[in-house]
Amino acid sequence: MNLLDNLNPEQLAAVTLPNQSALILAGAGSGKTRVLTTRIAWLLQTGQVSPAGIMAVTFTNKAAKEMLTRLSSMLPVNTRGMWIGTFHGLCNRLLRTHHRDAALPQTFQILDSQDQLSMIKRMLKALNVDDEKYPAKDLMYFINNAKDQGMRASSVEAFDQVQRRMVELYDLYDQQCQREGVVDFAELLLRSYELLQRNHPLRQHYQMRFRHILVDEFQDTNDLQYNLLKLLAGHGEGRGGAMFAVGDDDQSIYAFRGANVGNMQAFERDFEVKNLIKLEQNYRSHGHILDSANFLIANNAKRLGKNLRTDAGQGEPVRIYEASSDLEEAQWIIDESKSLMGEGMRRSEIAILYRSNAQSRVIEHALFAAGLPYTVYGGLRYFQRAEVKHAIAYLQLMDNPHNDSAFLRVVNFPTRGIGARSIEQLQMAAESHGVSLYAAVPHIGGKAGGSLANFVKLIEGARFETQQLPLPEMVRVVLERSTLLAHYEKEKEGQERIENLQQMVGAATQFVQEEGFGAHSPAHLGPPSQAAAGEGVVYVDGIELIEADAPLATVMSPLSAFLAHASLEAGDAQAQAGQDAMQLMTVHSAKGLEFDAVFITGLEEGLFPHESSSRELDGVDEERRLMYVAITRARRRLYMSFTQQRMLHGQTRFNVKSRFFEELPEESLKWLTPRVQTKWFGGRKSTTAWDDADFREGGSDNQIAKQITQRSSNANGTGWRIGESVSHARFGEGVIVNIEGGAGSARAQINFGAAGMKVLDLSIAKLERVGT
DNA sequence: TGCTGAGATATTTTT
DNA sequence: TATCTCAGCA
Repeated sequence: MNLLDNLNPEQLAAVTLPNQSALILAGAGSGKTRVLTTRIAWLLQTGQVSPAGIMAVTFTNKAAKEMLTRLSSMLPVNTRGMWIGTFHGLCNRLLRTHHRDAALPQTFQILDSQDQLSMIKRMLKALNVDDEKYPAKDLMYFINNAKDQGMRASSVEAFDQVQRRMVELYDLYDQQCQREGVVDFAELLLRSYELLQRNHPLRQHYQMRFRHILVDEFQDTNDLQYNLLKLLAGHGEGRGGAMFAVGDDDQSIYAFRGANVGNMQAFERDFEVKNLIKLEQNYRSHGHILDSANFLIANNAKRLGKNLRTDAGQGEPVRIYEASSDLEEAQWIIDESKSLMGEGMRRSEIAILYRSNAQSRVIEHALFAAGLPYTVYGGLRYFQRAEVKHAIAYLQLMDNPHNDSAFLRVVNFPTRGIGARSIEQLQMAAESHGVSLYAAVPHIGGKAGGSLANFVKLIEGARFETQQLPLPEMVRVVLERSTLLAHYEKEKEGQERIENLQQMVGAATQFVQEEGFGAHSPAHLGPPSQAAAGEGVVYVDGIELIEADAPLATVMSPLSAFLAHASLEAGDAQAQAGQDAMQLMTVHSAKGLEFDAVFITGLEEGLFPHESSSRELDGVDEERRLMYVAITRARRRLYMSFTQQRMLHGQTRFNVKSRFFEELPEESLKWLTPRVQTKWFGGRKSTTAWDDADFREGGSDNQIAKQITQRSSNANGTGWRIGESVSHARFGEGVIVNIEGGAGSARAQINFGAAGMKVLDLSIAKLERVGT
């Protein structure tokens, strides 16, 4: 079958573009990944480029893997020669290859965010920095932010005393990392950028090599990433390959971590992009769902402009439900889901989305009580589990003993009588000799020195013993010799931890196979000396280069590679053993996924859009894009819900419904609860769906009803009720949050959403009940 | 050395 | 409300 079969005209145009830079605006569900991979396959198949001339960058390992899988199903091609991976993965590879030029040890290790934070804490403590004034988290944010913008401490401008100090600390942090031979995530990119910028022949080499650079999710790139791409694409130097950027400005939801949508426009401008192709044909959702998405996102001002269309027909309308409380919202979700399942929908095809993780609890409780299996996305990943990190730390020390973070993590774990005082002594010795903790051990005498020396012996011994062993065997030995296994066997809750530790042997086996290391090659063995390797080595202007289609084994030992893998790919969160379960997740983590039915919950002012978004410039626009992402996850059924009251952080909050409802096309919506409703007040009357349920005696809803009653009935003789929707001539629609004072002189606190929170005198203010 | 209780603190997240 | 972190204690 031909590669180009079944592509629509726009997709076809994108796939077969000439060798020039191009921007592909790919809407949700428009076949973005397909275009990207088919483009690569087409370039290869038509002989326009060899595998080594391809570089494809993604943000997540999952996306990279997906690309590789699809590609190898299209073409019988050796994917090893291509550079396909995440920004961080590819930079790791670059830095290993050129570690000398990058001034790094070949066995440099990668700090994940946890490691980075603890390293900063340690440094602040050692320097006696006031942690009230300079919280470790703030400093970490400051450092990462600077790095993401390509700035070293020396080029950061400081405008006050605090910032000046932060800059100093940034510099000290970098020095410490250098001493230990570790790099953080942002450093991987910054180092690579600086290396290429500084080293002309090297840069030229890669510019000539990568004829085609393809970038996925371009709207999520930060400034440093964009500059790195510019460098590789030879922008402004008259050479280099073509950049093929795929992105969707409407799905830019990561500004908070430095992503800059502006890079899309910048790319158009900088590269004088003549090929802008919009993929607007959606293959995922029914019409009413797409109409809702299009209507909503049209409220954003700064857009490149795009409108999704579908051939699938209008389908079902979007169903909207107003619940009386978060508890009742959860109950409604369960009822609806059950009826969907009754129609034959699989549980795993139903997703429940929320803006923030805190919202999942109530839903989980209800699902659990109803006996419905569910999976919550985003928990602790495999390589982030404490016991696994401990084992990794032992391996790290064997590969690079100067990694102080690893040293401190396990020097006394499992306990071996090395207390805080010994560590303090050691830290002082290390400081005064300007060496790592490991190297400072011989300077410590006495009993403390003895235990420390024993620890060093343990590491050295393990290294010696495993010298000739392949990686999985080495892991096995380390688990034993570190006494980690023995330690957890003694613990009562240790069984799961032991299983996780033992899984590491399997993880190592799999890794060695997948990365093409010889199954029996010793884990410690560094890359063959480059001259001896012969094959794969090229010289450019007298500089020795390893051709990057040489296997990974040429640039790092199995052990170093495995450790990098553990930091760069945290591993999946524990998967629910293949069970067909409903999917719970934040809207952010739903990006890139799709489901037959989607519930978007908690659509209330303050929650979604989130209250903190109004403080940021264009914050609400980003929330709207988030909503856009949420809507476009649904194939056939879309539900939205909001509640009158919700328990959050131990407090009951009364919220107005989200402004986003006003931005949806009325004809695509179906209000399950009356749009304009008469509400219960004063003790009796009720016409809405929920209060019938609330005050029903007995029945399965009784417990919930009771709680609702406790929370919402607030007889106070004013004729008004907390939680009631009202309307005011000037402030618009609002919800009563609180009522103070008696019948004659009562004042009500009312949340008018966008118009803010007001306190109004009930005898003066002209309030109208929303509805009749 | 590990436990306990006070206190803070609570968008979103991948690498 | 629930979870995490840190200081102080047996």
